[in-house]
Amino acid sequence: MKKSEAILREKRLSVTKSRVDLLEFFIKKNQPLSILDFKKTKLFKEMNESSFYRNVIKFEEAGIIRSVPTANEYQSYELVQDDLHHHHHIICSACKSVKCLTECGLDKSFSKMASKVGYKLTGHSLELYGICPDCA
Amino acid sequence: MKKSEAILREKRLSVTKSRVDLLEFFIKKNQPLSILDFKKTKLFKEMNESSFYRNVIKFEEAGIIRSVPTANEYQSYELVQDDLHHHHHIICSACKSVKCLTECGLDKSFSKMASKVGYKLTGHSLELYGICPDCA
DNA sequence: AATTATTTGCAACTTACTTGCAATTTATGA
DNA sequence: TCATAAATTGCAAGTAAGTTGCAAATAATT
Repeated sequence: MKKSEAILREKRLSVTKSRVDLLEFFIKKNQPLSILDFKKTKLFKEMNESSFYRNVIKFEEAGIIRSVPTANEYQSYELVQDDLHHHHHIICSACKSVKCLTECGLDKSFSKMASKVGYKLTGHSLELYGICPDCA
Repeated sequence: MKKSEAILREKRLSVTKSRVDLLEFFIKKNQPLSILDFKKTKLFKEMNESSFYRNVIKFEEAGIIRSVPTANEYQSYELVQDDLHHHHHIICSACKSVKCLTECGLDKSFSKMASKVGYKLTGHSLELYGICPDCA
């Protein structure tokens, strides 16, 4: 059984070709992806655009993927991996490619920053921007 | 002379009612704002929506405002204040209101994180999420 | 295998934002 | 200060990412 199929079953989602293809794509790439990235694949030829969007919503609701901020107008998503800690991304200022950074240990200091203005911290989002090796 | 008018002249932008109204609104509020916020004001009644968008672009190009990430589908902008250092925002998870946090001293550790994956840091974006005093 | 529940493809729709153009307003400079 | 040039505005129509209704197809359940 494919890994994607196991995940779908575990999350009680019907196993369809569209979903398997889409989820395998996320698993294979293992980085934030938007519909733009998926449109480039041959898999997309066999899948309706609305199915893509509907399945992305289902995956997000099921906690399989999460949305991440982007440098363009297309929403990006990445796999939620339980064995991976909360982490951040670095986006190339030149080519806009996105890479995952290793674990983040910043919540403690952020809690302090939040409480200074009377907020109770529930989470944070951090994106670094830089020039990637290929563009340097 | 209004403060907004002085800014517009300094940036060599024509001084029009729309621009003065819009910029005064940013100055008065002094927090990230989207077209949603502006639509709530009576000023908006006298101003075309396309003027709002066009002037926001002009202001951004002139470095008067900058765009900030949002929790909804409307783009938000905030005043660029030279006397204010690079800083971040905290967004209420309940009411989605946005507040500015004080100065950020994180670039040094971020540079290290970036160089670990071979990137040269050019900037970063950080949003905290929490529950604001009003919603608590 | 038959029934029920879910998903898919398609086309039409929604909506934040953009754009072309003619009319109006603002800046320029004699 | 007034005529001219340049920029901005209002309006209506257009874009494009994402959504939705519905009937047909596929998957889950018994």
